[in-house]
Amino acid sequence: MRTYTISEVAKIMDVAPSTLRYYDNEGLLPFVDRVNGRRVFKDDDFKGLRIIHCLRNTGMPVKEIKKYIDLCQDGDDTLEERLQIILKQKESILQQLEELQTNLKHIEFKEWYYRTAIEAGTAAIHEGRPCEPTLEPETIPTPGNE
Amino acid sequence: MRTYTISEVAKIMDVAPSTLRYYDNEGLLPFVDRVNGRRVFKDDDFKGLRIIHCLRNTGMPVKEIKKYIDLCQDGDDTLEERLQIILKQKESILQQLEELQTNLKHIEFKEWYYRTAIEAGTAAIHEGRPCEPTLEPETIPTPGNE
DNA sequence: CGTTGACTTAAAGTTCACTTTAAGTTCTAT
DNA sequence: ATAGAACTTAAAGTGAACTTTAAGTCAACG
Repeated sequence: MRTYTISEVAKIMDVAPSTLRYYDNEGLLPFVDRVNGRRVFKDDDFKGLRIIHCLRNTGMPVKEIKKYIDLCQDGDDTLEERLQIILKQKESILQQLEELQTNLKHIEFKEWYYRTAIEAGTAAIHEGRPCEPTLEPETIPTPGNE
Repeated sequence: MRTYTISEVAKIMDVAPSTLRYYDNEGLLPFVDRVNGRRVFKDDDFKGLRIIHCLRNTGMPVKEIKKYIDLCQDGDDTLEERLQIILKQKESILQQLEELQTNLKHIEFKEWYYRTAIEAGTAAIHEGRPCEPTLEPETIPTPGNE
């Protein structure tokens, strides 16, 4: 079974080697072997690296990822607890998706706003609203009707 | 036309008053009036506040938002440039959505992984892959076939 | 066998986006 | 008129996630 140096792993995962060392310092990589002090990564380690990458990408703080990794090291007794963490993160991702969609709508409104303004030669055509095709999205409550 | 104090605006926008002062310091709120040194927000200002909120939520750094706001202050000559910024941000959001979907897939795989492991009483049933229902997602290139 | 490049650590430095503090001013209510 | 709440600024502080630095160790090549 082949092995990988830290810089090979860094290239494959598209992160800096210093990031991997930082993660290791923070206890995220307890599964990585050492030979003469050097980190030696094996194929199987990429499973851990990929879930770490996924959790970070979706906003989980390094310290919470550490808790999850610690549980992974503790064997079958922690399966339920690990599932709960995964389910919580899934909910977080679903909410992030919803918020992103809302913000996308707002940006698409702005796209329409500028396209029509450019066509008209002035943004003044948008004075005295409401106007087409959708009203300015309310990402956040509009004032005036508390 | 009614007006709002900084803390009223903060409550409506669900941010800290200090955040609004910080944004103002960074030049994001040139449209906000002052009376005796106090910031006085008007209904119209919420348009700006909402787009700032939207751009921040979707990852645009404060300094880039400032550039956009500056352009907004410069009138119709900058409509095209503002459209380009909006289009770039739209692309960024679409990419974020794609990445989130990929990560959601990975998390859902883990959910399945833990549910089946819990049912079996051990994660050992997942040794010697590949296995159902989907393989471990490749958020990032898998090693071994460079 | 020595030089070169890649690795190691611990500690300090950086960046970003706020938040807090301290000292002072103004508005609101009694 | 005065107390207290809410505002003001400039500057310092915070926390997260890295990144850089400095000093040193190890391994592969000619």
